[in-house]
Amino acid sequence: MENDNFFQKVYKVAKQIPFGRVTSYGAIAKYLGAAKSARMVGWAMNSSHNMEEIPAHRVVNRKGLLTGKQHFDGTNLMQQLLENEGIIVKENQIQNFEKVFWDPYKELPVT
DNA sequence: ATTCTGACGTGGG
DNA sequence: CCCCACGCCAGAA
Repeated sequence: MENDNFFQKVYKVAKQIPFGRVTSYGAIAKYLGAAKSARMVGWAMNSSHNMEEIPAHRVVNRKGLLTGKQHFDGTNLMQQLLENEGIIVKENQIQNFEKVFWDPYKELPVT
């Protein structure tokens, strides 16, 4: 498992995001022990479009803002997917972000 | 090799 | 909360 690339680890965590919950790039990065490399998490998501089915729409920045929605097929596809899970999104901003936020560092076992 | 950019985060004001 | 500067690291030109 330690042999997995950073990207693979990101995908692994992303897949474990519960339905109707979201997390941030930094949270994943911190869980992977690379809190300072939150940008790489986003970069991994960028590659994920061609990889396995990653719920990238459940990953937003620390403010709960859908910063990466523009990277989806449609301009509002990301919001559509989130709302489909019961998450309220307004102006690219997740409402009740604190409630739907899912912290892997807190929920997943530390490896 | 060098420079810039980017789905980010933190700290200071 | 906003704005600004810096750090971080992988990839593209």
